[in-house]
Amino acid sequence: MGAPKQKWTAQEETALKAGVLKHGTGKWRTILSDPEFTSILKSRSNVDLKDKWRNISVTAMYGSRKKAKLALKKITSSHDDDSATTALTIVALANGVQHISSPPVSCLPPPPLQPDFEGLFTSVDELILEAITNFKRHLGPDGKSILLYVEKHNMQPDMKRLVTSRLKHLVNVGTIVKIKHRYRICRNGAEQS
Amino acid sequence: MGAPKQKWTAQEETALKAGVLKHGTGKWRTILSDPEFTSILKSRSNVDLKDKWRNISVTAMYGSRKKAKLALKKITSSHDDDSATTALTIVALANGVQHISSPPVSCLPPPPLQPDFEGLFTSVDELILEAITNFKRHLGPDGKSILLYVEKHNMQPDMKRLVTSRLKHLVNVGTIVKIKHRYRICRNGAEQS
DNA sequence: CGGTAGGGATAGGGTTCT
DNA sequence: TAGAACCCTATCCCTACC
Repeated sequence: MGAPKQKWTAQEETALKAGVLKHGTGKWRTILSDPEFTSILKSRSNVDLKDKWRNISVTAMYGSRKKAKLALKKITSSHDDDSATTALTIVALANGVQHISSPPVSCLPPPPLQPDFEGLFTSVDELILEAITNFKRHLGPDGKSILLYVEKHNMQPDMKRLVTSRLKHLVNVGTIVKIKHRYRICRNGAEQS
Repeated sequence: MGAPKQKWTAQEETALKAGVLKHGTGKWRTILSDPEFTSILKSRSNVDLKDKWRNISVTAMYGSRKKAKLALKKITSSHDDDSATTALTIVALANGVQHISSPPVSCLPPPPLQPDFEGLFTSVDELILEAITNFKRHLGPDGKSILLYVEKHNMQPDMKRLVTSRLKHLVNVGTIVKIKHRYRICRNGAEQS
């Protein structure tokens, strides 16, 4: 339910490639922390970066991960060393940064950062700080407590009303039934009380 | 030559529905591994399960996947909560486990389902039904329990990751410090040793 | 414990068969 | 032509290993 799959935007991909060019592969956390990329990639984890890079590489080299696996199986039996090829591909891919982002120079001209999410994300930071500030105990909250706090305060303001309204609607259309203040899925379509 | 299109038997379909009822959607491998279903579904893969469930759901909801797509595309606005349900079908279908040979999904209201967009309302409905479905006791949850459930599960899809990521970032930039898994606002920007 | 690599699962778009 | 079964790959998750 939660995650409808967050597709990578061209901008994010560009940032990732630039990051690899700058810090090398396998430095996912470093790339993520680089102020040059951190804002663009703030909704991605280091593991996401790793996965995406794997996907990019493998696509460029073989067309797909599955084909890559098959191909690698064959290669292992022969003595072909494709590490050189791999390295070249990495550089080529990273170089692709230039074509993607802009024609001329510079590895990554800070493109007009689209501040779509800006509001949302900064508010998360605020909530995090709020969570820590408001925490009662001396030690401060752990990650879980912070998550709970953020979730709780980030929810729709009138979620209560919305839920109530939807409940009524679902009862009306017969999807669920309400019996003594409790709700059940409707088995047959007509079971009002 | 591999696969002459293996049609799903009623028994397999029943097992799938029971599996979804037991483990929830998206737990295809789990359902497949459940000793209760594994023998019946032994010639199906987890992806098969997923595909079949999609067919069942979408058929019940819209008549076909193609129509479903069109329908979803069409929707640009949907103010009132008059939108029909989408995911209630899931539960309804699962309920259908008990009487398989009957026409599919008798619970859905007649009116041509006015499909909603993949937005807020639908997901709230889903959550509501999920709340009821997952409720342990026999009677079903009351409004308050449902609200709690919805609030808890309505967080941003990757709010958890986002929060984790932002926490680390804030630690990195020295806004907060992490000590023994707990977080504190950093006083001056350097308080760690 | 934090980070990475790699295998594997899921979601959805797309394709083939009937 | 539609619907069911199946394929493909981007994304996401889990676990072993430093």
